Amino acid sequence: MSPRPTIKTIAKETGLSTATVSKALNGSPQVRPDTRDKILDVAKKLGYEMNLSGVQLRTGKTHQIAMITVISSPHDDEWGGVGYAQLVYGVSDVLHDTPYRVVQYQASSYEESFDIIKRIVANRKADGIILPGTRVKDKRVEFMQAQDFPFVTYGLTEAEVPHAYVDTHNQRIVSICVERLIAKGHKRIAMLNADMVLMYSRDRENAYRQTLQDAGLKFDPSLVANGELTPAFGREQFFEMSMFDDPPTAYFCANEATAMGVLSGFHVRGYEHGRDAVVIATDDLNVSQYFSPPITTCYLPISKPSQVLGEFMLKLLNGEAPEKLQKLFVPDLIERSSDELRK
Amino acid sequence: MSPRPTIKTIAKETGLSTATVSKALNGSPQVRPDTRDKILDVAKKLGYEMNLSGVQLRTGKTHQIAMITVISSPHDDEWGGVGYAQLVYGVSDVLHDTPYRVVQYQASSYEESFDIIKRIVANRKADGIILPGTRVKDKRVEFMQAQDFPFVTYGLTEAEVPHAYVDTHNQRIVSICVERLIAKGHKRIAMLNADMVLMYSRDRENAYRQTLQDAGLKFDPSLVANGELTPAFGREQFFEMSMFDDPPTAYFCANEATAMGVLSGFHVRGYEHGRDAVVIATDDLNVSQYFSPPITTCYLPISKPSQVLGEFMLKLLNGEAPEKLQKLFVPDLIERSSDELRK
DNA sequence: CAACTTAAGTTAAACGTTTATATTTTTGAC
DNA sequence: GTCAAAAATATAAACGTTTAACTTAAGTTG
Repeated sequence: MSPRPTIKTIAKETGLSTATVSKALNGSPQVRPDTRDKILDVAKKLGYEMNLSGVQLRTGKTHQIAMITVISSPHDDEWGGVGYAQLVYGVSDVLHDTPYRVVQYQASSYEESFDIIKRIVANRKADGIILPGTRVKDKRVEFMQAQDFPFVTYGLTEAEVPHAYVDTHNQRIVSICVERLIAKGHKRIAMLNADMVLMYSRDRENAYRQTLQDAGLKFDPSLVANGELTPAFGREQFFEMSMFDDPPTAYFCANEATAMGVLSGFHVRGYEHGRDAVVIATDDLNVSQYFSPPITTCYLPISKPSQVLGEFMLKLLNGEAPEKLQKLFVPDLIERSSDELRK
Repeated sequence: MSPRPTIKTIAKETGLSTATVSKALNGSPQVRPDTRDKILDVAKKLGYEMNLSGVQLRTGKTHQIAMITVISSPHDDEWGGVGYAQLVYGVSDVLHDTPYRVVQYQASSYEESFDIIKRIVANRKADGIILPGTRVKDKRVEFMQAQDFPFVTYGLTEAEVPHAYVDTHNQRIVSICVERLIAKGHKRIAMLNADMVLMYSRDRENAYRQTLQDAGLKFDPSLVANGELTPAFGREQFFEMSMFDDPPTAYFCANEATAMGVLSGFHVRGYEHGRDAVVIATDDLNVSQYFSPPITTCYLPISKPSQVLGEFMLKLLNGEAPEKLQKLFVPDLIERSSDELRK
């Protein structure tokens, strides 16, 4: 087994210097076309593949994209990471034919994720960072901006300076879903939402209030719950709210896991969907079509934003301006239930 | 902003040579304890963190663990990667306080995954490989063994030479579940299983046949289905099998996604769980407790095997023998339904 | 106390790249 | 043909680390 070829091998083989080889491989215009071809031929013949640590040492380029995920407790809640996971796949997919790889950095809290980011930036452990789970005021975003470090968020923030982001159009989602419920005659609409430190939770709550107000309905804070979007959360909240004197007739869930929890609560308490109450949700895994019963959702396959996340990252690394790299996706309403309460 | 400290900085600061600094940082015995302490102090004071590409260039150590995942089409089936995803989390978690990182390599077919592995090995792009989804005869495993490249599989193989692996005890799972169903009076038990090229599918089918035979029941090939373990697969198979003249009264599903699909089929066709048929499943996300109705499962939280996967990898890199690094987990039966058909 | 061993450090080279600078070759004008 | 300018290629240093080989100082032994 011969040792793996380096530019030195190619240089020896072609009788040229390593400098010329390097330039040829990087497509520099200062090497004659015919010599470039010769070099590329030999490189291919030898099965040459560049040594990333050599490049990295010299240029600082790591060819790594750090993906930060915050999971409070990976052991307790097995469903937890599912959403993030799909993100990783989409991004990996886009980077497939580039020299970039996705590297996973896992934090158990916001603070820890900030520390991790500081270390990545300080030690140039990656060329760029992908950050899901943005907060309204996000110190991490401010930090990366201050350090001029390339990053794309999945989610908006209230940053002074524009940054690259991808997100779903949360306001639209909420208005689509809540307006539908109102049109179907619902007056008591519960919203099971994520933690309010997250930007998208705040956006959704605002849109929820606005939509109610536009329809002349009163906002009732007891119908809004915030927490980790798990099935457990959905079920607990259903148990609580269904005991109210004037319980909700519709549950609007921020994801499928939560919706599944509410449906589970229905089953436990003998509720029937469409008779006692209905569930509607935001959906990115399209698994709600297999619920019993299938529920109406606002669906955006998570592969879409995650692909764009990867594309934006590549463009960012190519020097494109962050303010040009912003995209909001509008999900489709998928009607699977009438969502009208039968008398 | 001062440039990040290197061993040179530490050397200058302490008045020692870079060689001594390097040795001290690596805990070499040929440096006096007090000088070592001094060096470590200065290193901490400066916030020194080793430059991995420097190390890699010199030693060949990449500090990367490659995680190979095969997903036929990341776009179509959104549920697909969920299982793998949890694996990544568990492994990342174990490696958290080590210099190792998990790097995702995604393939769309067995062949492509083999190519990827060849490239990783040939170009030493990682220090070790974690390979889920093993086949009965797995060329990739043979290749890595021939190349003496460290790897741990999630799943068994029929390899000549022993290798490091983690897996669930598939035979036990099947006998636990199928014996239970038989004890509850079921005679027609369907098995919804993964593709037969996968080792665990074969093991499960063998155990299934054996358990039936031990109970004096006849094996009926039309009650066994193989395919991608998605909700869609579960539902389709239910639709087909429920039309048989002598349809199954129990569906044993190889994972939760498939079980969800069967339950969805129940709902569509007006089947009632416990009256018309029952569903039982292998479970690693513990989400089946939120199904409507919750079903009985053989549960092993995926965080467990994935943790051990990471631990085994670290031990392997520490020079431990692969044949010492083998573990089978036996799941717990979680009874959530009587699984007896009422008359 | 000479002769040797051991301990603790140092020096310098090497890993695979890129790139500023230097050198050689080619080109074009006269 | 000569000469300068332009184009193509070569030389060598640098990135941060480890490590074989070497040096020096300090013990140990008979």
